[in-house]
Amino acid sequence: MPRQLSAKRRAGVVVERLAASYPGSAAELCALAHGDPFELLVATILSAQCTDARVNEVTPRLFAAYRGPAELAGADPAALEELIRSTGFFRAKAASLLGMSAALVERFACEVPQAIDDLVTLPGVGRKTANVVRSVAFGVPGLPVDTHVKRLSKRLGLTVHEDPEKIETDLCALVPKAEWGALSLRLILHGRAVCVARRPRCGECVLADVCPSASL
DNA sequence: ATCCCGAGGG
DNA sequence: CCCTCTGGAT
Repeated sequence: MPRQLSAKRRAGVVVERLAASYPGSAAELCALAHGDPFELLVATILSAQCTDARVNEVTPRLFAAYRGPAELAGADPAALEELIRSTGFFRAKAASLLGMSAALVERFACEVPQAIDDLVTLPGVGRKTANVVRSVAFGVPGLPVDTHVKRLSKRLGLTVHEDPEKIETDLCALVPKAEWGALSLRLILHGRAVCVARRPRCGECVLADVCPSASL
């Protein structure tokens, strides 16, 4: 396989091989534990600059203590902060969870909206989090760009940009809509297991022969 | 550009 | 010790 492929063809190879390495739907590939759209939204807000494993440690207690947006909106801020402390940024995240829950109660009849323009109006919800909820909980095409997707996209030569929104535009143009959500999750899984931030393990990477950054 | 912030790995 | 982890708001 030639290394000088067009970005379009290289993206095709990436989609194909990652699907073989990490089979399953977007919902099945998502590592954040959740029972419904609201819980996924909460877990995703907590996942900022934090491992999913740590998020999954706190969410069971969190969802047992506060069931649904109405209960979470009424949580004692100090108690909430203590529950989520280990995920980091705990004051800001607690404020986001309280504000997001209140907004669902007040503006969205206690339901998580599907429209991206609605989702991003919620406190603590940016484009990445909105895309996670859409693609995983609702099965709507969306391509979340997080730290892993950004790093792998640049290494694989699928984008030259730094801005996550521009990276999203580039990737969406290279890949069929139906693949967006699963591709994002697979890039995350691959970024965690093989194409790690510090010392990528190119020797055991199924994409090494088409990767402009591969060092063997 | 900067701040928010804890925890684990190397 | 430094880097990284499914970012968002100012």
